[in-house]
Amino acid sequence: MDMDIDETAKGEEKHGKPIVVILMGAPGSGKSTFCEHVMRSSTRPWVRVCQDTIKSGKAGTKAQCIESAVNALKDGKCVFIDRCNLEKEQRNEFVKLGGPQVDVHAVVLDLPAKLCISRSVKRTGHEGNLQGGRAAAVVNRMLQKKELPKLSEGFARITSCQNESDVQSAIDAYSGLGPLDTLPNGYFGQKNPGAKIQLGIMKFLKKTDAPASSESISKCIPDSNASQITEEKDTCSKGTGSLSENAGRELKEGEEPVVGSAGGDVSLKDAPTLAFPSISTADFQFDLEKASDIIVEKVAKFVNKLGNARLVLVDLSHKSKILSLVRTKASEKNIDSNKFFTFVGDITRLHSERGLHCNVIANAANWRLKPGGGGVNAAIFSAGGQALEVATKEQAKSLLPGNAVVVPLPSISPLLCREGVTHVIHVVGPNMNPQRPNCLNNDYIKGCRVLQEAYTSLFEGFSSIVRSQAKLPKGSIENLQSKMTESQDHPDGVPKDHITNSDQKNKREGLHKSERSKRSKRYRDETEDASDSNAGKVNLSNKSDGSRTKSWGSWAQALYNIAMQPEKHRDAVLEISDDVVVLNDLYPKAQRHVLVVARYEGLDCLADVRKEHLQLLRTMNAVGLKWAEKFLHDDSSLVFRLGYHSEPSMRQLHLHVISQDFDSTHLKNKKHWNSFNTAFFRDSVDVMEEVSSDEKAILKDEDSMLSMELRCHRCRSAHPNIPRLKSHITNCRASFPSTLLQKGRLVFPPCNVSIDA
DNA sequence: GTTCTAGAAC
DNA sequence: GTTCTAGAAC
Repeated sequence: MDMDIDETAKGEEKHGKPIVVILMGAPGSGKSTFCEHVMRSSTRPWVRVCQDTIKSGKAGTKAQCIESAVNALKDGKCVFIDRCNLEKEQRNEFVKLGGPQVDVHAVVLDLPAKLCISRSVKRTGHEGNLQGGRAAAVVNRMLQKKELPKLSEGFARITSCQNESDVQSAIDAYSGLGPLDTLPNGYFGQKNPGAKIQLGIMKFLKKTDAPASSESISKCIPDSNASQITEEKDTCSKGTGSLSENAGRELKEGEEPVVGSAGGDVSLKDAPTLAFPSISTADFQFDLEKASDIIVEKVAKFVNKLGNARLVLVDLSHKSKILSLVRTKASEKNIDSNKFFTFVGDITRLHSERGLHCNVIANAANWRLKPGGGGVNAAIFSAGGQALEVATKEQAKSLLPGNAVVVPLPSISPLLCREGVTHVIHVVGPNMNPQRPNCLNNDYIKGCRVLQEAYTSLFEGFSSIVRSQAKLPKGSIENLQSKMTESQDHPDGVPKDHITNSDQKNKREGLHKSERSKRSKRYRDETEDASDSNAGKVNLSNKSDGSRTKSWGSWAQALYNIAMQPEKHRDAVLEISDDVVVLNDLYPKAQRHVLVVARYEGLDCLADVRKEHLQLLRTMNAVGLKWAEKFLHDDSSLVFRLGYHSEPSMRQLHLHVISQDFDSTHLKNKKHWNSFNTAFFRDSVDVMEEVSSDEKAILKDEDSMLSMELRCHRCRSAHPNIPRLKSHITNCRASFPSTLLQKGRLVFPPCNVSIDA
């Protein structure tokens, strides 16, 4: 929405249906901040009714709040009810404000208790005068009584927020509400956060999706019993400073500390998150319009390649021009606000002060990679301590504009122990400030190119961290695993976003330095560049064999998405278990063609498979066989083969179970045929044997496969083109080659085995 | 992975 | 003129 319509909207008498938004949340959950954010950018007139200040700045009564709300509604204004409202009884009179002309919404700020307490404890000059240590006990007591709202109480819409990203989405939703717009009714967000969700599945789900956000509009969760509402959850990471300890001490004896139960559930831990400042727009005086275009363009390009990871543009001030420009452009481009959002705060204290956990932060560095200059660079070097300077020097001594370098933080760095930041990525952007080195003298053609390169380098660096960390828990690096078991934070080996760095890992992981500026005239496609520049560098940190890390286009994510959230794709899925999902191939290349997809995060393809996946391979094979047998039972003329593509086009390890008739209109070209009928197709039985004895599977590359002639899979006769081949195979009844008849590579119907073989 | 299409092959 | 492939775009 343009800001320009602000005045007209306010001046107009005609409005859509007014709404009353009842905020719910403990002190420190951010209710007032929520209102401020919305009221600042909304094109609707809002009134905030706050019981703490309603009596000319002092606390008033509930009746005064009601009266004030009624008056505002009469004026056609929308109303925020800004009080805790945690119990049903406390809010029911406000719900009654609703009617045919007025909708009542609930926004639940159900943030970690620990976070609310730490904010309340620190707060000075809070309107309700709830500050200092007393806050901890109050918050705890309140949270124990909380009753999450239900639609049946009379709410037209409920938005439940479990983390900062949910909150930001809700702010965006209400801010973007034009005078005549309405938000869809229903329950949005997670109903029973932290409740007993099947952990076996949850730990492999995309973590950002665990607490459903306002984006999942179709998901209207019905009311459920209230017995679970006192179950506490905490998405905060453990051991993050002394505030929670202080809070704990405030509790009276015998009082159950709510926060005490927290921390066990790592499945809801924050997704990998990169916080980055706007590059070059501060001291380097780069044009804000152009910079915001580039940020949004690059974010759009990368955000979907990063799995569940998030990108967050951070600035110190609410008034930041660059944040509002980027916000507007990002929403125009429909960028998923769960994966990318803007955030106001000190980038060096996002976790401790704002409750946003970012495992990676970017620094708008200078070419010397040294502290100084003021701004973000000075702040980050100062917060990172001597350790950051030393670690930086180890990775690079200087950096040209357009480049980035990943620096793993030693565990002694305050940024790691206090904020949970595992890596700093230094980025050098183009400079338009004549007072600084390498000034481009307003050459924005070059400037824009360099800034694009800078963001590409930054996001590639982050992406490499995400990839290497995603693979760690299931990964094969024994010395890392032993390091990890020392870390009491992570007893179960579930994917985490901050892992205690071992020095060894630091060295392997640290090098991500895009050298694009040396060779680029016009920058090439980032995906290619990513794999090129990473080969032999970061991505190999987990791969002893030096294999390249593949990058996946957006169209290649479908299987991954289904594997991670099969319940969202019910119609596509034939079977779901903790380990695999079975589905029909969308474009079957034979009469029967199903895929058995692994549900392990970070297991993209056969190249990622190691010995520790052997059990999974066996499970996949067994499930595949089961389906083949089922199909054979229905049609005994079929023969099946089970195997993997050496270099699949679709991300997420999947086993093809395919009947050998290849009778399908979807089989159209050489690649289709050869991918199932050359050594490129790796039989499941062989893969299991290779992984068991040689640690990994043998792979054949795609290029050599494509150039191969077209041969019948039965009689091995060659054919000039696909149509001719297809007409041949419909009639060929020759016996299969002997290699395929061995070791159970082909699966025949039980009674026919002796005849065909 | 598919779709689209220019132009090569027939 | 039609069939088919292969590369680009998605």
